[in-house]
Amino acid sequence: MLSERRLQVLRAIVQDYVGTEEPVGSKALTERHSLGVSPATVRNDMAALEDEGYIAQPHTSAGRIPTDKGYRLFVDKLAGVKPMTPPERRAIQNFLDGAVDLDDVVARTVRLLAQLTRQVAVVQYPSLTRSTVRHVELLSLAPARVMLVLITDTGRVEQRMVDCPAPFGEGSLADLRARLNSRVAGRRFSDVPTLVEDLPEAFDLEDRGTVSTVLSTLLETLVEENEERLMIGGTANLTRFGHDFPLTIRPVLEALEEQVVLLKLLGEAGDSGMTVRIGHENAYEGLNSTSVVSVGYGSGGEAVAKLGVVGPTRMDYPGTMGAVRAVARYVGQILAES
Amino acid sequence: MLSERRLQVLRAIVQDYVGTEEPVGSKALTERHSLGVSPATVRNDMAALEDEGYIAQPHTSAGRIPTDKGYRLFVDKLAGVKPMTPPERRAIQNFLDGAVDLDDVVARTVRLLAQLTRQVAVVQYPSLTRSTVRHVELLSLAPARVMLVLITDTGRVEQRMVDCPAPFGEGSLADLRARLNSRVAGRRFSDVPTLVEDLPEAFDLEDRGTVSTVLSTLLETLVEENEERLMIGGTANLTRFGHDFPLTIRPVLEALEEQVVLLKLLGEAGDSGMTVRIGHENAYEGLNSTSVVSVGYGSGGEAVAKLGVVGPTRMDYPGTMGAVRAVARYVGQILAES
DNA sequence: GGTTGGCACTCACCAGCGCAGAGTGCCAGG
DNA sequence: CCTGGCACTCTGCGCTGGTGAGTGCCAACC
Repeated sequence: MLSERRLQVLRAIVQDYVGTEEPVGSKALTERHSLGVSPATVRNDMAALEDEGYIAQPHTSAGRIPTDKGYRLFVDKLAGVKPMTPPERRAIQNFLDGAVDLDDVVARTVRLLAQLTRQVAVVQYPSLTRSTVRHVELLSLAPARVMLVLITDTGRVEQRMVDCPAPFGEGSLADLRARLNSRVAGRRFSDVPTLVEDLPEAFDLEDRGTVSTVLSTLLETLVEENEERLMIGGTANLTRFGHDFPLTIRPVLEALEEQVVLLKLLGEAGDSGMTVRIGHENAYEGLNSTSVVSVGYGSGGEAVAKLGVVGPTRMDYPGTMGAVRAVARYVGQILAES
Repeated sequence: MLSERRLQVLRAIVQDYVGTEEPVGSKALTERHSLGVSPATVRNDMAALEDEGYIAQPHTSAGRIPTDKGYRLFVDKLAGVKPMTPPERRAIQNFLDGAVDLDDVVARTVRLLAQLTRQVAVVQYPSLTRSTVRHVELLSLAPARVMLVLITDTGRVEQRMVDCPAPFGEGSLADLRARLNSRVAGRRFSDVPTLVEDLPEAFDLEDRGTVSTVLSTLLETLVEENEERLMIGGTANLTRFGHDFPLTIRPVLEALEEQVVLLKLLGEAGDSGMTVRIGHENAYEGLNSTSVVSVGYGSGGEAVAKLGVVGPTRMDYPGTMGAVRAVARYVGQILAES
């Protein structure tokens, strides 16, 4: 078990390193923080911290930098979440309030997060399966061609073309629309499959195949893999990564292009509360030198999706966590209002 | 006027520099291209080309590199568009054919372009105003709340919430929907404003305000600024920019984040045919060290939007232009089919 | 006049050197 | 257990000289 002072030393190292981006030595530490002990003592503490794997030195006779394990301890025990200041809160709210539709909400959120944290922001669209149905619309665009439109209570709209095996009989489409909505409106999307299971039976034999086609398209759009969407922004902040960034930035950009990777990343994070993945804790190799701070957001008590930021392991954790949490809270509010 | 051989020398310089990324000297030139003259002669030609501003040397006693003006001449006079090979064409078509909706088409196009050109790809969604109306749908989500859904012949779907001043009267919504569609279906979006101008007059006084509200929201979504969307991809290719890229990459990433800038960029390009903007020809400062190759695409003869790539001025112009043109052609086909 | 080989010149690049400075580990004394 | 002192280890930096690619110019040649 580490003594109180050693923890303080670790905290000081993390703070200084995050600020200066340079390995921090014992002398500089005592000068910038009033630890009440001499550099020599700090050196001993540092040696102990290094033995335990919390810090490391890039080369002999250089200062120390925190390891992933060191950041982990810092985040878990040594630092809290820095709350946003009232002006910041107001700014967030004002900025998000101007959105006209869900795309706009998500786009603004990404921008905001990127700006506040000065890092790369990732925002997932509200998951279909975890939302409730507001309305299902069927539009006949051509005799045997129907457009299916799903509208969630979070304002998300998803549409899909359906090529029917045969034209709909007179009035059947309206009939289907009415029956469908009376069954699923207000229910959760995840319950839709069971709710519509026996729907074709209510129709004449001639329409039954067509109805099934429409329903199976509906179910397809609800499959986890297809329905997830996300938006990223603030990639320009990657240039602040560090001196050696040409090497680091490449895999990160690649990871950001792979929506699958990002979705997995956010998905892995715990469902409630904020999750911080530091360096090698990230399963995806390309993100081994980054940390991911993510949190769920939702209109009610339950999370409908996640958002977060990706930045260098050397990041201001308390500030980033504060920003992420605050933004998630306000986005949730906005969604509840719409 | 430059002699034929000098043009050949310029072409050789561009080709070599694009390949090697290093300033090319007179000796290397004669070795790699059979110009039939000695290095000394080439040196004289180079001096002439430099006087004219087509090439420059980074420092005395280094080889020459093309200037923006040099690339311009190369693109205009010295190189054609390299057509895609049949296998490449098939691959493009196969890849695009799998798309399920417009979002998917655009996403796949971006991926494809980025991969083919190994550069950053930008694809604009089909412009609303330049498409024709397939259908306008009005959904009553709450007594005084209507969702407006616009569907274009290119498959684009845009939705907007409308908060009405008063609830719609019984049947009025259906009435409005019918009247609206009979007027605008099959017409161009740009004509919609005049087509619906006198529509409120057809309604009872009590509904007239509500109808106007809906219509004005409809018109708002058609305002140029709001209706443009685009998708980018292949940003990881920015890392291939060159040795000095930390400096160059930053402003480029920033530009890519600013949709307004990108839209302007694509907008400036000529409406028909391919446009190549080289280095300083780009109005936006951050893109001064990049070239933009863009072209319109559309389902019929007319372009409904543009797509293109952003890369270093030192790029393989013939190949890039070939890929951009081919992709645009196939996207147009896909859109026409849907 | 255009082309060519020769030649002197200019730099960027690289390796080697030495020096200063920051930081460490260790030890003896408080 | 803390502290000051001390020897040691590296990195980073500036300087130096050598090498080589590439140039510009010139006189000769076709």
